[in-house]
Amino acid sequence: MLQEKSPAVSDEGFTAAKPSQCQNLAFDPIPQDAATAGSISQEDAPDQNIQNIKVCLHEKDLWKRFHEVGTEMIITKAGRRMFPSFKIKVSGMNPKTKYILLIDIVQADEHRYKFCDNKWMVAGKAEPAMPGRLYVHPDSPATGMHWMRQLVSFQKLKLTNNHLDPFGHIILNSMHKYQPRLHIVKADENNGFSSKNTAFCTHIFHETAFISVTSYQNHKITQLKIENNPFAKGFRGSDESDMRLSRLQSKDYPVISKNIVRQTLVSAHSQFLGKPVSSPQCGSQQCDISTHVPLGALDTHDLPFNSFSAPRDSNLLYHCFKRTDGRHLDLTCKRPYLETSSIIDERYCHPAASYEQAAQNYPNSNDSAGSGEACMYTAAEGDISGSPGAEDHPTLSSLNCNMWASVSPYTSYNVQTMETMAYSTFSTHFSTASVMPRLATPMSGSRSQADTDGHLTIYSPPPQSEICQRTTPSSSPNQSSRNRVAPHLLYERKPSLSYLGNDTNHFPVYTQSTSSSREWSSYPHPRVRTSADNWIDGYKEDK
DNA sequence: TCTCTCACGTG
DNA sequence: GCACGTGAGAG
Repeated sequence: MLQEKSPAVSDEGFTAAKPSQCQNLAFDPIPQDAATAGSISQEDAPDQNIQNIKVCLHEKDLWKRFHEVGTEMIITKAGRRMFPSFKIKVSGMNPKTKYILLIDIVQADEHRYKFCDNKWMVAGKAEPAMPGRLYVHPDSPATGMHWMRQLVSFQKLKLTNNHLDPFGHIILNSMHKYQPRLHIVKADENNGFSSKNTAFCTHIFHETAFISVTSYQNHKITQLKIENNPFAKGFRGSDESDMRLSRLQSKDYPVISKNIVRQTLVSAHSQFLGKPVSSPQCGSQQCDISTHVPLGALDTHDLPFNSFSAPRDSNLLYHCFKRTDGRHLDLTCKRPYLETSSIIDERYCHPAASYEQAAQNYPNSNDSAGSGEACMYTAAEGDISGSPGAEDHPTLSSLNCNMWASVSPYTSYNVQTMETMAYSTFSTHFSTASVMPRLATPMSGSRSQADTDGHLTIYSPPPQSEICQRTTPSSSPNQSSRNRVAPHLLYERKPSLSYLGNDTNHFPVYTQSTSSSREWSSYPHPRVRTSADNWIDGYKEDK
């Protein structure tokens, strides 16, 4: 279902393939017209190719406010929803074509972090990536018309730190930085995305990057969550009779006026930024496209700093929490994250890494699928399709949306091992190879576009056959309903230490080759610097 | 740093 | 009334 009606979301989004932006990129290994070259069916007019799909992040303003502070997401054993939740407005789809929308969350870098001295600092090397899981939107597959009709919400996506999570939640490591990615995949004739030449594109919104935590480290994040998350309303102060206020007062905790706190924060930020604090452009629940800055000027110094810029509710009180670790004591911002200079480029690399296949011993259960919970698949070693037991477990190549809902979670699929297969971060979930081998296998090349707002789009130029692909009779609404994928459908890939790293100037992309061999090449990738890159004071600098 | 329980709120 | 989501805070 498409949750929550969009309150007049602007149609202006971020284009996946704006030629003008394309030309701005430092690289372009693929001919400009590669994606649209060749014959194009009437169903897939040029402006309806997958690379022309526009995706607009909903509540971008809210995301930015978190981002500027340094977004933290709680992860729990039982699974915790993200807030802000990932919601998008899509346009540019072919109304009749079926698409699958899914999210994966990849490590943003190879670091482990700690919150020290009121700022995030690198604390060492990252743990091996958790078993990669995908969150497929429960409406998938659905027609472009369906997706474009209203907001697409991924709010039920849950994050967990339980390596043996049986619910299909996305598994993350605490104190690591992650980047959610949206993937839009054209469903094939079987409502899956495993067939040859499946077209897809990936959208990355840098403001959705976050550091996973088991408890909030930055009090500013806590306050932002309390102020904006309806479920946390119980923690909003209202008046002197506030229960928590009383509780705190009874414990001799100081109570500080929210306005005072805000003034302090604004003052601190203004001071460090050396520029006036501007009010938010609007209390926008809509797509925020007002912050475009020239490519190459994405340094956070140039981004509007609008968090804490204006009291939203002057009646509220901030509580000054007494914490033994001191995390909540310092209400002023000693040094704004925006000021920091560490740069984490959106250059993808993927060091070959093995990891413990923690999910090997998952209990076999149908509960998830049966109850509408997430469904996931574990990758195992072996051949993709010719394995014993293939009759029990549908082969990956035949895996499609029709089956997702009925396949038991933790079914062990035989896939090509990651150790023998290089793949890009971008294709982790695809390479997630385990479930979308065709997408991970050689394509005619992937391209990426970074718009002026740090929204990165990666897409696969659809091969000729894909461009000419036609929707089949099975794409009728009825069929679509019948083939509905299980809610929270998830896949699990054989994990790897994949991250949006900063160690290389190259962007691994699959190149065309034979259908059986996999290889990737590196291409220079534009440096895209966003405010998130500045959360962390340079490790080296602080050392 | 994490887990668990709690009170409070949403829907 | 109930299931569920939230951050707080003790341990």
